[in-house]
Amino acid sequence: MQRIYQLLSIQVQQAIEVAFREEILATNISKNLLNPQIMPASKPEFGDFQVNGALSLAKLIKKSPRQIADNIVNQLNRNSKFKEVCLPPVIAGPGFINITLKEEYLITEIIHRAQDEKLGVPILQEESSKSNRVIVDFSSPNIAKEMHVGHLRSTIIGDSIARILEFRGYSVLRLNHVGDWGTQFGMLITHLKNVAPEALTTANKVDLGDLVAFYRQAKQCFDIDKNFKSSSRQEVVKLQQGNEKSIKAWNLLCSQSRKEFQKIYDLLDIKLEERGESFYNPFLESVVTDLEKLGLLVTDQGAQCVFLEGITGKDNNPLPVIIKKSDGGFNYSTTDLAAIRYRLSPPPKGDGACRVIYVTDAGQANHFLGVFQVAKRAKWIPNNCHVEHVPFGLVQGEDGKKLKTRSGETVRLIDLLTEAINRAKQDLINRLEKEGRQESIGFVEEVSKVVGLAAVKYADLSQNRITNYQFSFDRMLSLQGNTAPYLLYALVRIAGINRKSKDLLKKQMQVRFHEKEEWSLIRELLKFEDVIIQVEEELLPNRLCNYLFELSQVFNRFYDHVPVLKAEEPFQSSRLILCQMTGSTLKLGLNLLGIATLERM
RNA sequence: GGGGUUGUAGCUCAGUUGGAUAGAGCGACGGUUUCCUAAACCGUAGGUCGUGGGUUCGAGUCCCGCCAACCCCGCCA
Repeated sequence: MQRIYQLLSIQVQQAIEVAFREEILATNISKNLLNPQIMPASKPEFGDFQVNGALSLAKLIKKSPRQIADNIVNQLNRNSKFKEVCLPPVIAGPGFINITLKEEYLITEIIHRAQDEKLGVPILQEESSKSNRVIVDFSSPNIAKEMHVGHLRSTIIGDSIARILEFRGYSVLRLNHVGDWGTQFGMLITHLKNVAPEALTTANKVDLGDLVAFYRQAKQCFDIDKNFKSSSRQEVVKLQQGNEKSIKAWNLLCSQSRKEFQKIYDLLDIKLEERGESFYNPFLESVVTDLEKLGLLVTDQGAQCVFLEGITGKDNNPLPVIIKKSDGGFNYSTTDLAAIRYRLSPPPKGDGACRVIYVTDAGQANHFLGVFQVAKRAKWIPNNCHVEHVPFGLVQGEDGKKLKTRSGETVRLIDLLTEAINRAKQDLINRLEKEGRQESIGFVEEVSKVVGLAAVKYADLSQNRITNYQFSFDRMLSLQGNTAPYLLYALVRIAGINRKSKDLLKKQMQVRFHEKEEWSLIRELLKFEDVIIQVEEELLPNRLCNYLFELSQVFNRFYDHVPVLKAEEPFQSSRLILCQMTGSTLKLGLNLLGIATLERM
């Protein structure tokens, strides 16, 4: 309820200023202390909004909070515009002012909302002065490795953030900063030369599973064998110098991995632009020389570093960010710095972004803190633009430890998703049997895929991303509680009503409500825009999940207590409007989480 | 040793720039189906918000100390 909130804020603020004009002039109180502190009511019985400002004004204006509240309310009661939309305000408790919107106003809003494709969410207008380009950097698997459970959260959370920003009207660039460069390739190429040279010259000779095995072997050789180590380093040098054969081999390895990644992205319905670390290669040297010119670079133990301000390590010495290694190689910090410059530079030499969001695990917080500080000191981040690390916690098993398979290995992402789908399928088959329903194989396949994937995504997103996240198939697929199936079911109920009401919804019908479940649902529906805006600012998709769950609960209460199809006019049409709005809100909300929906399940 | 994050009901978690009697879900217990998919709804029980101070009209929320868990800490990303 953005519009009414802003309107009320202004009106209450004005009421305060008028009511206490003399006191304000006498004591020279600064304006920001007169903030009405209006916010959504903490409980339904308090109405729609509450004004907390009277309490903090008590000290400034030597009066009791209730007296102050009384004066404010008197002013509001004289304001005809205020009276148009609100019932007379009520003073409660130590000095809160409770504001309740008039039913007529709620009806106008809900009708307005029903006609708005964006469901009331304000959409950004193109501003010529400021770039509205945002980069979301997420997923980021490593070439020659399989995507595993560690990539799950970045991929799901990043996608959802990107969707929400896109919806709000930003021009979002979704970047997959894949690990496609560095020592790992030297290792792998050296090893493949020995054991499977054809993989380096011919496409599709080895699949990703083999590559992963080869990579493991290569890593072992690298750690044990000195000769292997040095030839690996040479391979890296060749690669960096652009040696034709090396580049070809590298390309083959990358495309092999890319195919596997794409399968997972297709399954999860995630669109990403691949731009690996190698992309920034041409810009690495200038990062070093420019930092040098700025006088930020210090050579220490053979490595070129920038020492951080205010971040110390052992012995209270400043911690370094290594820009160039003692062997002349570059580091991931160097790549990240080059990436920041490129992303924030105007086209054609850059992306022209103004906000860059990095969705990576919380373990990298220190790294980003360092890199961002260096970028700031080098003045590579323009004013009004910002780079943000959006951290998330570990995926843990039900034992509270890092999620592993029974044999103690990392869980492949594809296995995890397949298992979720299979479990959803089994649940569905059991239920069909129990209810004596007959459904086609296609139906079962489709429903279990949607439910399984929705469950995985929703379980992840519905948790505050900063904390560690306990993964449990049983809980996420559970048919009760704050789960994807619960939300999907609410939508199925609405779809059921829609199927049977095709000709019932009449245009021009008078809209009327008289049940408390109807009003709760209306109020809940009108909160959607507030939630979206909040998520955009805080980048916490769990707030959206929370809202959708509450909306589903409120809807289910409505559904249980208020008949729709059997109601008389004008109530039937009025209720059908609420059903449709709930449906479109749930659908859009789930879509912004990257979750597909169903008509039947 | 330094830094970061976390600590809220038996379990998993919400908790908005500090605001009224701290909320959900699961699990437990008890109810509801002539009616739009009961994968639902209603009710009951369950809390010294890790701990000790401080700031204030008011603290789960802000500040300081302590305890515990996890993560990071120079040439991997």
